[in-house]
Amino acid sequence: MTPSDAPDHFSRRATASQRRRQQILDAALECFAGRGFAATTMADIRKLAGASTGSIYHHFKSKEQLAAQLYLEGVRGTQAQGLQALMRSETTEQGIRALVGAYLDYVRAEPKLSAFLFAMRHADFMEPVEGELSRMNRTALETAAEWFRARITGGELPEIAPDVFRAILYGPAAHFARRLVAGQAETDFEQAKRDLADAAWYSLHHLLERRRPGGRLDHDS
Amino acid sequence: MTPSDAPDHFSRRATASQRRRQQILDAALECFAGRGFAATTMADIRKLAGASTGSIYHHFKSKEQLAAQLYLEGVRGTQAQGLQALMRSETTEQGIRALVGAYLDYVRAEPKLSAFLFAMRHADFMEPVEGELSRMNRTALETAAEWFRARITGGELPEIAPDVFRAILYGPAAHFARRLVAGQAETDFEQAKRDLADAAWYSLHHLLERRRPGGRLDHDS
Amino acid sequence: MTPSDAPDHFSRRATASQRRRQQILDAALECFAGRGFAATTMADIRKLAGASTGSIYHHFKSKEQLAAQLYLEGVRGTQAQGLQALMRSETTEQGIRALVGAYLDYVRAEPKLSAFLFAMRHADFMEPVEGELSRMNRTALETAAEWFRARITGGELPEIAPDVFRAILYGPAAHFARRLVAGQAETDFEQAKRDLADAAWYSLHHLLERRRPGGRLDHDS
Amino acid sequence: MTPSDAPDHFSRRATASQRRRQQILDAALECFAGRGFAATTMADIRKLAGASTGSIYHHFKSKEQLAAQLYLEGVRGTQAQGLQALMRSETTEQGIRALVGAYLDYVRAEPKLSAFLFAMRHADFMEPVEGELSRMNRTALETAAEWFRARITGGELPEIAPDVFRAILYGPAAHFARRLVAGQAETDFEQAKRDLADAAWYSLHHLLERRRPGGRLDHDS
DNA sequence: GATGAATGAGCATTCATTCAT
DNA sequence: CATGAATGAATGCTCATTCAT
Repeated sequence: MTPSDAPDHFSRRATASQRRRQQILDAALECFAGRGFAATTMADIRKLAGASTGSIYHHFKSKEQLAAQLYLEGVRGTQAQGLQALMRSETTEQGIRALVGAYLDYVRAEPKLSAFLFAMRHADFMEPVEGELSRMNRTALETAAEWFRARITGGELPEIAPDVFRAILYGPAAHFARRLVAGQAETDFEQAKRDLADAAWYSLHHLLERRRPGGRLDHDS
Repeated sequence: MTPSDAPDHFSRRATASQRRRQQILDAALECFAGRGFAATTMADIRKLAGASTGSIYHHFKSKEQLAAQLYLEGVRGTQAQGLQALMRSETTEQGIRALVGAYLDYVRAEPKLSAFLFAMRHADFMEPVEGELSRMNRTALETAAEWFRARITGGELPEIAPDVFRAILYGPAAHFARRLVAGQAETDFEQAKRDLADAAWYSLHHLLERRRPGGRLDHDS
Repeated sequence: MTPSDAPDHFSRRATASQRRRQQILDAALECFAGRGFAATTMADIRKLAGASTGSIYHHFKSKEQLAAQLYLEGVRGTQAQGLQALMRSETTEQGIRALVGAYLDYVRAEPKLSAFLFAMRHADFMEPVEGELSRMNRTALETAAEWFRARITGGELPEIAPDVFRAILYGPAAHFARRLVAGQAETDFEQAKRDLADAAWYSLHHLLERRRPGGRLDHDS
Repeated sequence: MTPSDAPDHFSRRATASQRRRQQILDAALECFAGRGFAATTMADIRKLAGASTGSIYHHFKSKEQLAAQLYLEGVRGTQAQGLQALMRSETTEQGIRALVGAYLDYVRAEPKLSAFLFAMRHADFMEPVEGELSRMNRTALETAAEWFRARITGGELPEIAPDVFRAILYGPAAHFARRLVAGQAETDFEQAKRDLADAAWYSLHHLLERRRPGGRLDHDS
């Protein structure tokens, strides 16, 4: 990402300082996504950002904080995409499909950030920002949980263990997304998105039927 | 690793040297699974194994080779479990379900090795054993690919892009497995296994119907 | 530092710039006295003074020069106090007692500056101002040396090696002063001053007697 | 100090490892005494010791611990010398003189260690060994304190504030010792020792007389 | 085979100082 | 004069690896 098209969260005219800060963040993301946190050296980032050692430490307290910053940005992005998708949906099926679609769209739009998130789940460097993270999670997840709870109670989604639910909902898309960010997905993206959304929706739908007393797809145990 | 294929090629009773070697491997796995490859130091392994620096380097050429050793063992195990599951199955549905089940069983039996595999996908340290790895992959995957090809041609499984196919087949189980190895899965394992196998099977089944000309679930929004 | 000799050479009311300069000097002294020269960073001083990096370098050429400035101020103060004390005295005994008293008074009045002087004896950062220092020393010490020489020749003070003489004169007070600036002196200050002046005077007096041919306290073990 | 005459606390034949350790300690002392703790770099020590970075860190946890080690050694030495001197003395006067003499002898025998102790009083790097230090102090100082208490109660030494007492006892010798370790003492050592011991003894003696009701030296105040 | 001392390249970080605004 | 971003040499320390015993 070059400075000119860097996401400018501040104003149309970013100050030189803010531009520098963004250059460093971009360089760090590039390195972390490619080599991982531990294998990336500050020298790597310094060279790629075209900044001096001191400049990096002027803007960020440490390598850890730099990574945490990116991590938070990624989590914020994923959550925002997901919530918006949910809010825009009218039916349950639309909601499920939109969720999967938004997730894949985000991964495609921010492949490096996504790759970083994949690799760094539950990393040590998050500890200092654990507080902020859980605050974000609480706000976002409660809204989403509310949406799901209502539809489960309403009989539109199966009442299964949350972690299994999430695995079925996100698992296929996440599996594909990992290939995507590694540059190893050969398939047409829109077609994959439809198929993976199908998979999530039909799986949940089937489990609903199976669990329903007298459901026609009741499965021999 | 089952007792029968433990690296004791000589006798029922491992020699002291072989026991030491295994202690080092165990310690390394514990460390790699918990902290990752880069964040693990040889000193960590040394302490946990109760071995001296020299002893480790007597048994293993380098940190990379130690990790590669474990990686190969994990890949071998996963593939073996999968292939056996496939071979034991008579119907296509049984095959799909067995594959998902075998995968989850393996992860449950070898959580640390699995955690290591999750974290270390496509890591640098594999380069020196790339040859052996691709030989393993060729043998195992060809057999599996054959199984799938036959059933796709036979109209029992949908003809979709391989990476999407794999995402639908393994995605839910893999998503759940990641939670499992992190010790964050609260659900009853057998129940989860059934639900996740259901998800894989019904998803593939549905895509088959949708793609089949005149299929009752033909989908376009 | 008393108000009258504060570095305001221009007017009763210091300009904003002079006030800033003094804030920086105060902050630097606080830091140097507490942590020592090497362990103090310009950032420490900057924060404590509430000034910017650039502002500090506008007023002082370097960290060394800042320290040297303070050092000179301290030396000047100690010498001035000592000389005044000497000048005010009529008898030899009064002079000795006044010298010790003035020294302790100064340390008590300027504990931080004194702590700094204690810790920084013969430090590297003095080189650039070595010239000014030796000029100060020459003027002040010559006057004092004259005072002592006259009384030694006159048989009122013992003719012993100068460094031993100084050790006996200042040693007790200096030892106590080190505790004082560290905040570790529990004793009543005025009482301590009397006792330490006594020690200096009686020690010198005794040595005089012992050295005097036929002195009643002639000592050999 | 060359390896051959290094103090060997272990056995006549030191192992290579112990010799290396001592080389590092010697080099560190040389540097710390000359430049101070903060201004000394590990590279300085490394070069002077002829050891590699890793070797130093193999023997010592950190620069702090290295300094603390030396500090403890110095404190131990000073205390041991002082206690022995006290124990060997029969009269009170002998005790006081022996204490001053032993102090100066130690400083002369270990000028670098003494210079280090002078400069590093109450340094930060001591915190980790604060426990051991206070244990040493307790054992040694209690024995000494006992000696003094008995003689104060017995009317042989003045009952004055402990810190003033110590200042009078050690002050002159300490003042001289500082010059000594800086290589700035021009006086004959044995003569200085006698004079400084005189100073301590006569000062204390005089204070005793002055305080004694009806003492002939009672001081007008 | 085992031990642990030795090696030295490499790393994250600090910090005095400079300089554009 | 003030500000604070930028600079980069220097520092303490880590860690994989080697090697003598």
